[in-house]
Amino acid sequence: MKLIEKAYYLNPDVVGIAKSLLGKIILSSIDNQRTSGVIIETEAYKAPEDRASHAFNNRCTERNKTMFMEGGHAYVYICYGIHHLFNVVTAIEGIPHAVLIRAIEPLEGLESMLHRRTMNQIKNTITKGPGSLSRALGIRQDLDAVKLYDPKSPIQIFDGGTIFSDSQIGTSKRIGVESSGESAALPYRFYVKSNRFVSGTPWR
DNA sequence: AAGAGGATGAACT
DNA sequence: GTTCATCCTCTTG
Repeated sequence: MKLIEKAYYLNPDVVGIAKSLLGKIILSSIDNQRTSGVIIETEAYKAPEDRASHAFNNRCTERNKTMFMEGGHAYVYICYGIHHLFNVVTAIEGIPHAVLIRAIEPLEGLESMLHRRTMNQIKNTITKGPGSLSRALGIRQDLDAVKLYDPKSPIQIFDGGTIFSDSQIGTSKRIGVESSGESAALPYRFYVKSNRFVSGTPWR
């Protein structure tokens, strides 16, 4: 299990990174609780040309300025006033690429996750969906812009050696971006087939 | 200054 | 399948 270094995140191919993040491990050390899980669903957001991205057309605001930072930072924002969505910023500074983490399979810290989710037993909904996994891991919007490759960070991503073959990986259009014109159909969502923590409805 | 709406999830019918 | 909680950000006047 090896902490992923900064260079990994600087790759200009954000769609490739989204796919290669499947099988990697997110570790959070927040509020003195250690929780982790295997990434099993992601989506790429490739601004400036991607209408579904907050940074479409290079729009840079107070909320999304983290997307323009160098790859390897976390972009966390609040959606629908309730959910904290966790993204991995990629590419060099100035290129607003990001990967939304949509689901993980729980690994460590099950008790902490249950408590944060106010659940008393593990169900597949505990880390299914971007809002749910962030809640289970304790990721909040105040952790926006933390580095993911720094050993001292509250959120880190590791390579645990898991490799999924193409036949184990599903691809589809992204979820919840129907109003994004021609970008809505882009095959930028990747998930591990027949994993019970995968969210949403697959395409076709 | 005000209003619309969102990369969702949970609880319904 | 439908409804709604909940609030911040961005757009418009």
